[in-house]
Amino acid sequence: MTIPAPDFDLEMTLNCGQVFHWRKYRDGFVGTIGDLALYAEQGERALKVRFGGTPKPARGTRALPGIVARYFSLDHPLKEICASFPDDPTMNKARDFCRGLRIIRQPKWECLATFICSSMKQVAHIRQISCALRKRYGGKAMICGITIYHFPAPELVATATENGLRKCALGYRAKNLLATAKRVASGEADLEAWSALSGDELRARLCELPGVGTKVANCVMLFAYGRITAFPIDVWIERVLRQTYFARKRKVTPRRLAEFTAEYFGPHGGYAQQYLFHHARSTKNSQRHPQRSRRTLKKSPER
DNA sequence: CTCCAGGGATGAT
DNA sequence: ATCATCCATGGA
Repeated sequence: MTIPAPDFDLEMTLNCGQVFHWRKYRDGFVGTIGDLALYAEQGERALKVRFGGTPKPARGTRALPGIVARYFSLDHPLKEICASFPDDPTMNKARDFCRGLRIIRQPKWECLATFICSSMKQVAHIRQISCALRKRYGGKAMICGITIYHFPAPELVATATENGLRKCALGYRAKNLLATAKRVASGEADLEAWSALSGDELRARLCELPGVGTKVANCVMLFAYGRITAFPIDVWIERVLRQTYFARKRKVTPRRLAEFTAEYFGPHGGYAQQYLFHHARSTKNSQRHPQRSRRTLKKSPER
């Protein structure tokens, strides 16, 4: 099946650090969208997809393109969004580099759980945790003859033990994930109903969950609730912001950074953030690392 | 405000 | 083969 997808780069979108379970396969990727299993491949201004799953998708084949288009946010006016970014050298480089990158709409629980696991972890490690959770607790599906796993529902994770979760390399995050799963499974935390909340209220609700602070809450708002104004500040973004917009200013508090980003990057700040993030990470080896020790710096070859 | 647990991958030596 | 570095939350 072919789905029209102008201004879309599948590889960029899946590898920019917003989602962690897609696996390279042949000329495309295999993964899940909720309870759908699929293969997706970049085409000319289009997405070529193949659906799998056991049993066959229950809903009509007619509904499937819409589900894929919604997941990849093909409805976002990407040209307008990019045009709204501030015009400065750093932002312009990131915008050119990340052409076709879209902020996707992930299932809320899956996104929340994954980002609770992401704390103090690097992207490569988050991938492993996400896949281990799926393999141990999630349901199986087949696509293109290979086995993949769905993300386990909150009810399933809630019945796990902390030790079982620790076997998925969660470390101290196991306790937080378990506690949050119980709140979501019991209905005490109603992730779907929270869609109706304002940004500030939604962030406050999310931050009440164990293992969720401002950064994780903003990631969930951006990647699952479609709040494209949300601006998660991790170490990468903080580095970019400080170097680019606060050069040789001391004492820039997190509060100050948050106020600046909301004002400077505007209503599509989340997009700007992801572009800056992905560009900084992708070019890390061609830049001098600012926090390398003096000893390392002296010995390393000039480049 | 500061300090620090936590743990596995990743990269340098 | 060792050693340093990366990372967010939450509690002291």
